[in-house]
Amino acid sequence: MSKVKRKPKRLVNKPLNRQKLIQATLDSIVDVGIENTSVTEILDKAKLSRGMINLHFDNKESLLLEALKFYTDIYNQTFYKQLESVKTASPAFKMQTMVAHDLDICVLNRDYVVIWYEFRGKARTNELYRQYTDTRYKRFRDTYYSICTELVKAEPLQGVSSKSIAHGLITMIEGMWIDFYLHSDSFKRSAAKKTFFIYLTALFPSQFTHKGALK
Amino acid sequence: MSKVKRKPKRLVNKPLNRQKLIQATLDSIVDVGIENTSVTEILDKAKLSRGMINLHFDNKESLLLEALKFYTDIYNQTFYKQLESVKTASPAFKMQTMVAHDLDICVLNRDYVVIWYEFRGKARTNELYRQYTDTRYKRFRDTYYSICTELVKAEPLQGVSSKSIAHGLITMIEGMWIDFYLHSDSFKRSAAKKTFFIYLTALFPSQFTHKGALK
Amino acid sequence: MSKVKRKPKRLVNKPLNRQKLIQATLDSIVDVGIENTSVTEILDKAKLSRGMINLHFDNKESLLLEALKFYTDIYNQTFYKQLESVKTASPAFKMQTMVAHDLDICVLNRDYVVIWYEFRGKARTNELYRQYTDTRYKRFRDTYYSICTELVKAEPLQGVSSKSIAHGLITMIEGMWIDFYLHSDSFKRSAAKKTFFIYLTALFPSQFTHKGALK
Amino acid sequence: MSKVKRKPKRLVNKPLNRQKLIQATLDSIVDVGIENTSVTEILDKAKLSRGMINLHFDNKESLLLEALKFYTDIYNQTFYKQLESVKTASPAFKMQTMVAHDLDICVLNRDYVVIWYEFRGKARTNELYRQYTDTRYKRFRDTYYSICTELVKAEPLQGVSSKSIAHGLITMIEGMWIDFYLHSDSFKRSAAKKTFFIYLTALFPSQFTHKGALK
DNA sequence: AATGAATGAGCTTTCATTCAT
DNA sequence: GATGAATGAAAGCTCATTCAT
Repeated sequence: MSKVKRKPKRLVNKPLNRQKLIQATLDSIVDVGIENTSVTEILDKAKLSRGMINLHFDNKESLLLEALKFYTDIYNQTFYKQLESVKTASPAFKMQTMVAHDLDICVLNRDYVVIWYEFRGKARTNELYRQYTDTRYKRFRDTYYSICTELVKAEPLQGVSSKSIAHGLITMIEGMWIDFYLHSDSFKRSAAKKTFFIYLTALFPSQFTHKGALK
Repeated sequence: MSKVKRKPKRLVNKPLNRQKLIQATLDSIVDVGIENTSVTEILDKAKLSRGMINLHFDNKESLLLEALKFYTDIYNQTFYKQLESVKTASPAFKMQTMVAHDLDICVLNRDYVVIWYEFRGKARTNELYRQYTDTRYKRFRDTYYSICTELVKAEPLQGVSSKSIAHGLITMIEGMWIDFYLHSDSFKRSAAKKTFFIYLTALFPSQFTHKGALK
Repeated sequence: MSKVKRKPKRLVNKPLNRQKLIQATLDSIVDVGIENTSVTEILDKAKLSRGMINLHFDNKESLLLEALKFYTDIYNQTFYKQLESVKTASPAFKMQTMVAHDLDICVLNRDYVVIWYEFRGKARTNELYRQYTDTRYKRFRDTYYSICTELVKAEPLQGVSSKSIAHGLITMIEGMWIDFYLHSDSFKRSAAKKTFFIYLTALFPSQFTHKGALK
Repeated sequence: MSKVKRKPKRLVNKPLNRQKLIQATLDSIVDVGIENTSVTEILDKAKLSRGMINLHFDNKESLLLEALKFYTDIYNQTFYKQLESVKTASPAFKMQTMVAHDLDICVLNRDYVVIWYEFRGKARTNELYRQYTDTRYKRFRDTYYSICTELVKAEPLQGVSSKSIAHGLITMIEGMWIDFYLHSDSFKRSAAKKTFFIYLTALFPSQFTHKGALK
């Protein structure tokens, strides 16, 4: 018996296939949810062979973690880039910039939000995932807290702590994300921004208008 | 072919065991997440035998749906009871009552919130579940919209629609829930209430104080 | 808590329920095949409660055997009644009578044939069932052998044993049954009879015509 | 979670294992009947692991259908090969050849016949199976009808249609098969052939003898 | 005698992982 | 490095049987 089959050409491209798997994983989470994201689903999407996940990531769990890591890195990078760019600006402008970022299509789009909450769900019962989600959350929260402290310093409010103000704003942003996650059909990014500035204006009338930062 | 062990005890109480299964399902969702809520897990928790789920609910999916139904019924009942009790009260008192309900330990406790968001996660990719979650959400949202309309009528705001106000409040409550879901360790119910009334007071100074409704 | 339910009236009618179960079993075999004849299926058809089969027959297997026994008894009874009635008649008339019986609607009807072959299938791998099916087969075969011996005595055929003749006829009847079992839609009882007498006439021209026995 | 045992041997030969599964299925049908042919039974016989059936055939039902297809293909192939080989021969010789085929050990052996009737039993209540069994039956019947038409043309019979003749012969072959299925212990292939030619000779004395075709 | 809730062995199927090629 | 056939634990489900009532 003579061998008929030929070895298929081989692309020695380890990092490319690694990235393909991460991307396919994120796509699958969006399409079918993290619960239904099976090895088969990922591999079909990545158009790679069965053993690839275990070859590149040892097991499925590691791939999911790497996908989460990749995902949070994107957020962190744009978030800090924006934060850096307004380092010396007024607190109101800082706030405007960060809110613009967090309600921007880059962050507040269907895929992005879905991935975030699917991972957060898993993180609840899994220490390893929580590491990444908590880190991102902490940075996000600390930033808003710090900006709120500056805003309150500029325009003190009778009997109100900057902590409470920050808490409300953070909660509202989180609420808008979850709203998009659960009702992406009816969600309007512009309405979310508008609502946000109405509340900021009510609290800090000398620093904001309904359109954004005063100065 | 041969029988080895046999439990002697037997409870002839169909509705009781049905309820046990629903409760065990909700417990399992809290403990290990909806993803890991297997038939075995539920049955171990309920201390019932393998065939019970199929006997009482035909299949696991039906049990999950019944558990969701049971869960949303609890919320709806207390929610409407509260709403009914303030029918003729001032809009500010209505708001205070509903917020008190939605941030109360009965609704905003670890188990309750976890179950809610675990089901919401599943609802995203499953029509059947969405039916129940959407119904609850709609009632919740409509109620707050209607109260906000009354509040704005009593104290009009320059260039701000009652819709935007309601949107912000709903979003904030949702945000507080998700905050509890994801950070139940650090979450403080009293802080949530306080924050909420700071925002309400900022918007409607003649109807609210930082402690609640003025009258 | 007071008991609400009342005990349902009880019909003390053991033999009736026994017979109901046997009949429901045979009905089920016809409707869904012996393979799909589950305890539930039988009990639904009999409109009796879950425990009835085990109460009256110990287990499902015993009920099936009793149903087979009941079934073969019917055949045997009509078969021997017919045989008895032509004890002193000519062999040709005996043959005509027995063939008429075996191709009659009482025996060669959809239900009857289906039940027969469904049980025969099971009998192949189950000694207990084979007992009953073999007994019926033996009687059937012996009778035809004996009639053929008489026919050949009355009209000897050159170089042909009565055994071979009988073998062919028995085989043909069996073939007609199986034909009905597998193609009951297109099967015609009259065509079967006609075909049968063509072959008998070809073999014994002085004792048969295409319509039946000569005398 | 932890792996305990692991077979070291592994055959990388997909089509071979596919065929093994088909063969094991047919073996199981012969040994324990189609009713008791479980996935475990098949896999034990094939000495393959649990997941193999679903890997090669998606599910058990597909494997059974493929086994039936494989089985009918064998019959069709030899049947048509024989038919082709006597295309230009006399109708009597054609008949002799086809009967020889259908009563030959290749077709009329215990395994073969058992498989056939087990599948036919299932086909009664299952459309998918009936497709295959009916196709084979139709070809078989049509061929005998056509040969009988030729035989009658060569030697007309008073008041007898070729249809009735064919009906009798087909019925007799079917009867011989079922006889073998149900009584393989006592069945004699030579006796079956002998009987068959006795009947053919009685009908067409100028074309057959008790040994076969005259010319 | 009769009921039907309860049991659990055994069924088919899914799927992350392994490993010879 | 890449492939995909193979593995087997664990999943959900079916169903004959049991037994307190």
